[in-house]
Amino acid sequence: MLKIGIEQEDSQYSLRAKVFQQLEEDILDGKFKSGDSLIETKLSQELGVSRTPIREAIRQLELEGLVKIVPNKGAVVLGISTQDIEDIYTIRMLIEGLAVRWATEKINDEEIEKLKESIELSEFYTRKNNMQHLQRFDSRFHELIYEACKSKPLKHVLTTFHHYIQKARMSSFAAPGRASDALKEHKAILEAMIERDCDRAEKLMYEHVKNASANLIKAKKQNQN
Amino acid sequence: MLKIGIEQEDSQYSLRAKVFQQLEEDILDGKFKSGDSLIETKLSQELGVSRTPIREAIRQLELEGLVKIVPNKGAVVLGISTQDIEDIYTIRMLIEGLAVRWATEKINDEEIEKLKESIELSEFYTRKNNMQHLQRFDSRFHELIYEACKSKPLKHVLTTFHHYIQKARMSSFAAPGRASDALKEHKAILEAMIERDCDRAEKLMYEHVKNASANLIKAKKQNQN
DNA sequence: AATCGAAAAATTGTATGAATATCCTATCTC
DNA sequence: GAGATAGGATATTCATACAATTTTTCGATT
Repeated sequence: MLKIGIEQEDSQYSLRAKVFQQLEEDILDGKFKSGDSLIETKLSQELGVSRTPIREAIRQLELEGLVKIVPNKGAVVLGISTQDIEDIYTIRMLIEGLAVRWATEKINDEEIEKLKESIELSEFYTRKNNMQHLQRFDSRFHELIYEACKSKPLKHVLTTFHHYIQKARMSSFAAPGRASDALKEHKAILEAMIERDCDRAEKLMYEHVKNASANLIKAKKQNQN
Repeated sequence: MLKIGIEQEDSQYSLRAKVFQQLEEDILDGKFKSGDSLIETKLSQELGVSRTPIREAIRQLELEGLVKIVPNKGAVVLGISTQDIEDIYTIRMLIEGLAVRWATEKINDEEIEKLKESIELSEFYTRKNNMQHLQRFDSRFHELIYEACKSKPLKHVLTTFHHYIQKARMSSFAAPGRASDALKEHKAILEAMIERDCDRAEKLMYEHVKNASANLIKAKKQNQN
């Protein structure tokens, strides 16, 4: 098994983190719909833990904007609408280019190696047509750049957004040819980064997000028909 | 007393919210420095509440990126550096224009009235030279626009950032002439919005944030000398 | 004197109990 | 019959108790 430096999920350490992940996934996947209310006792029975970790996880979801807490009444799911996802792509078009620009200015050899590795693995799984793993390393490419840009606020916002749109990305990859196009775009971006060409890297990333967004909207229209 | 529609702080309702606000403020104000560890029992004694609300607040701070939680070990303060604040201004230059563009497209009469009101109050306190209240309504102008852009993700990120840089803004206003310049810029932005001139509003907001950023950096340099 | 290790202290993680607020419903009044 | 109201049920909030883990202390051994 290839050893890669994907950051460990802290879910193995605390119930709270597990519950948080579970609830977040359930909301993003639509198992909890907007307007559903999260009852502590019910959840604690379903998940087999006490109310304490449940409460802490719900409080975190509130700060993520995924639920709304009304004092003394409880938490209702807000979820993410397709409009939210479109907005996120629009925002990413504006700032993900900045991230790759800063990353290009500040990246070190080790980080470049990791980027290369993520692209190699993406190629591997593209050929294998394994969408699950493909998305994983496609995601990793972006998150490595967020890390490499060395800006806490920029990394924070992009990571959060990236997390939100995971589900949308999945269906986006299903479009024929999109996966290999995205891979080509990633390669071009990395090439520009290695040549320390900030302008080109920024422009390429802008185009990449724009293409992904266009692809997503196209896929959405097709689903409606 | 003039009745204005500032959203209520929910701190009056729950201990957790109070603790969260307190800790957040202490971190942003620098009372807790980066690297400090937050001990639950110590905080619970100092604030006179049990550990439960403390824990919940700390978990929220983690999601805001203000503290880092190491499982079974505790929470350490991360805080906000001056570099973080500069980065936030750079990001805002890119996306706050988008917010005002969307707001211009979607704003209704009631929201325009609120913007007018916030500007009138800013004028009042500018003449009075009351910086505390001035900042309050300057902030309100921006937050009304975040609300009016009707995009949950955009509002979320800008509100968070705005919150982070409160302290920096305060010192920025102290620069002679900056407060009245900012007010003029706000007026121009609102005018463009009322005329439904998206392009102009967007450009003016970009310039506004750019000016604020430049002013901040200038003030920072002066403080160093 | 330095190091290792075990016991003790400190701290976090989880569960549960007590108090309070809200909601629902049945009953009463007009 | 419609609306108000009281009371029980339900859920949240906060506190506390207990468990698990980490850190510190301190003494024994090399």
